[in-house]
Order: sequence, then C-alpha cells, then structure tokens
Amino acid sequence: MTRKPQQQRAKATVDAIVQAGFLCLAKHGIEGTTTRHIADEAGIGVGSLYEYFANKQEVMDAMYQMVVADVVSMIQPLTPRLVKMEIHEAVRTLLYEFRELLMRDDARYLKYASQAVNVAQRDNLEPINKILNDLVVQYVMHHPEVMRLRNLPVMSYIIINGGIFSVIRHLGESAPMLTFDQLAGGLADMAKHVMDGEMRKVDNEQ
Amino acid sequence: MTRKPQQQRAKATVDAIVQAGFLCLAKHGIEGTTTRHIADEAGIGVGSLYEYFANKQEVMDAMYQMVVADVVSMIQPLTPRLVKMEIHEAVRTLLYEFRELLMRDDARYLKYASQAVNVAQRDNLEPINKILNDLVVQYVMHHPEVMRLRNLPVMSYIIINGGIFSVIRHLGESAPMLTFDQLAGGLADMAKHVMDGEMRKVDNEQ
DNA sequence: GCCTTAATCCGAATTGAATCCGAACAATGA
DNA sequence: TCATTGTTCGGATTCAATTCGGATTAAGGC
Repeated sequence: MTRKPQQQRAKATVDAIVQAGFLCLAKHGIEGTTTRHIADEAGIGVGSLYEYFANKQEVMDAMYQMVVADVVSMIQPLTPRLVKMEIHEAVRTLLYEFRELLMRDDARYLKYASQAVNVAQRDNLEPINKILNDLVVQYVMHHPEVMRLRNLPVMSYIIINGGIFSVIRHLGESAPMLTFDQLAGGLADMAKHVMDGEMRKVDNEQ
Repeated sequence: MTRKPQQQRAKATVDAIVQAGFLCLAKHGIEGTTTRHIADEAGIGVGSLYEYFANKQEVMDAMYQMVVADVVSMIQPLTPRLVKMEIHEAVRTLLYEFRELLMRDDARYLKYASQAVNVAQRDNLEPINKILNDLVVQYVMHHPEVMRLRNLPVMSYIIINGGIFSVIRHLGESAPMLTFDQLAGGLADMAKHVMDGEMRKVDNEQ
C-alpha cells in the first residue's frame, strides 16, 4: 500500500529514489535498471521503495514529472524576454536553454528523454534516413534552381525528423486537435516556405 | 541456440512469430505482451520461438526490420514520380503514402511505431505543450502583425513537436552530421521562413 | 523521561515471465 | 528402411518485481 511521505526522512527517501532512478538509467539503460539497483543506489532496501511507489513504472513516472516540471519552470521565467524578441532569436534562445537543461547534471535529463522518446536508437533509422536523403538528392537533380541554396542538409534533417515524429504522434492521438489533412498540408507548406525563403536569402546576398 | 530456418515449415514459423508479434502488440501493448502470448497467437510452443530468436527483443527487432523494409520499398518506386513534382505536392504525396502504410492491416505498423517511438504517451506531454502554446499566444500578442495569419496552430504543432524530437535525437547521436548550432539556426530560420511565407500568402490573397 | 502510536524501513519469500533444454517428432536422402 | 539432421514442444530453471510481516524509529501526550 503506497503512502505519502510525512516525516522529513521519508521525503528524503522519496527524493533519493528518484535521483537514484536517473543515475541508474544513465548507468544501466532502461532495460538494465532493476528495482534493486535503484534501491542500492539510493541506499535503502527494496521494500522501502514500495512504500512510496506502487511499482517501478511509478518511479519512472516521477522522473518524468520532474523533467516536465523543470522544462516548464525553465520556460516560464523566460517568456517575458522571449516575446519581445525577433522570432529567429526567440527560437534560438529557447533551444539553447532547452539544451542546457537537458545537459545539466551529466546529461541526466537527456539520457532519460532519449530512452523515453526513442527506443529504436539501438539500431538504425538509417535505411529510412538513407532513402529519404537519396530522394532529396534526386529531387535536387530534377530542380537545378534548388542547388544554389546551402544548408539543405540541415533543413532536410529537420523536416524529415520532425515530419516523421509529428505524423506518428498525430496518428496516435486519441483526440487530435488537427486533422491529418491539416498536418500534411502544414508540412507541405512549411517545406515550400523554407525553400522559397532560403532561395530569397541567397538572392539577396548576391 | 538460434538457427536459420531451412525447411519451408520453419520459414513459415518464423513468419508466423513476427506476424503474431504485431497482433499481440496491438492487443496487449508492449508491456502486456509475453512470449507465451506471441507463441500462442502464432500457434506454436514457446520453445520454438527461441529456436529462431535469441530473446523477445529480437522478435521486436525483426518487426522493426520489417517496418523499415516496407517503408523503404514504399518510397523507392515512388521516387521517380515525386522528383518531378512541385515540392508542396511531393511532400503531401509522400505523407499520404506514409499514412496509408502505417494504417494498413488494422494500423499494425502505426501501433508498433507509436510504442517504439514514444513511450511517454501514457500520460501527458500536456504541461509542456500547454506552456509552449501559452508562449505562442503571448508572442502573438506582442507581435500583432502575426495575428493575421491562420493555421498558426498547425505550424506551431509541427515546429514544436518536430523541434523537440530533432533536438533530443540530435543530442543523443554519437556521430552527428550537424552541429547543435546548425540545428538551432536551422530551426530558427525555418520558423522565420514559415512566418514570412504565411504572411506573404495572406497578403496575396487580399 | 516514558509510553503509545503511527511512520518508516527492511529483506526473505512469493510470483510470474523469460529463457533453457532434452526428449519426441518430421523431413530428407541414401 | 534407416540414419541424420531439422523442427517442435512444454516442463524446469532463473531472475527481477512485488508482497508481507516484523523490526526500528520519530512524534506527541502525559
């Protein structure tokens, strides 16, 4: 029966468990992490873990809550500054803060996020990346005007990764805020805008 | 000791196991799927499963291979048509084909992909989505000219989801093809291009 | 300070799923 | 047909997650 920690030492125990969770995840990976690992790392007995968490998953959930809370409280105080910036600068600033947060404490949040978001890292999205890159290359060959613009690699990387993730996430949503048509149209528009925009940038520099 | 299937019936067994894997995943979710489930669904004994797969993970890997192979062989024959299209049309076409593939056979690939790509669906990225949406709203209030353009929701959705995923994926890569600066700059450029492009579209319609 | 009670901690015992293994059952081919 | 090799099977084993009952410790009233 899981209970709420009331005394000070119990709060410390709960916290130690969550911290140990991050450490173990970093050390052993998500599969290799056992409740005994976590308990040992936290310096407590296995039984104590189950006083406050119904099961291992709840420990993971608590870790997740912590990540989310930290992301939110990273963005919140940043908002007033961000909204006054140019869009370009705002995005960059936010991204660098995000990276800083992920890398903090020996990248513990990043390690968690990598495991949580993306299991298929064991091997490779490589074949898919490859064929999509081939597609881009061939596309460029058929549209010579595109060849002028640089950071094509960057833009493809983002659109490809972002596209795959958005689509999978969207199709899996139970109550999507968007229709698939909107999403697909949006991605298409985005690709077009990026191409036009980059092209224009090149023109202006000439 | 895992072996290669040599006789016809053994090949059928291997195939049945992989197929059963997809069915069980759809039925019980990734956690709820046991080797016995898979074996039962495939109409074989548990032991047989271990003749061809060293462990449960290898079954999952085989499923993954199959998804990847099918994605590749979906794109390959499509390429000649795609490269002749306008970028906008090409992206849309590709996305619709991708969806069709994911939805095929009672969405078996989608169910796999959702589980594989995104564990944290149990609860919510909600807090993060919310704060980011708030950020967008406040941003718009400070930049009234932006207010004119519609499908802001679509564009935010894509940039936010795509951005989060790209960054996590990139930071986790052992041999990244891009620097973080390039990625961040690319995402920022992209946001700018989209804003400019959408704005221009609205202007033209007036 | 002492006692009562609830909170906390513990780790051996239980449970159940993953994996192993050796016997039984087909196929091949001589 | 027999020998050999491939295949299937499900009970036995292993190992991690979870439970449970008792030991230990803090808190508060007297």
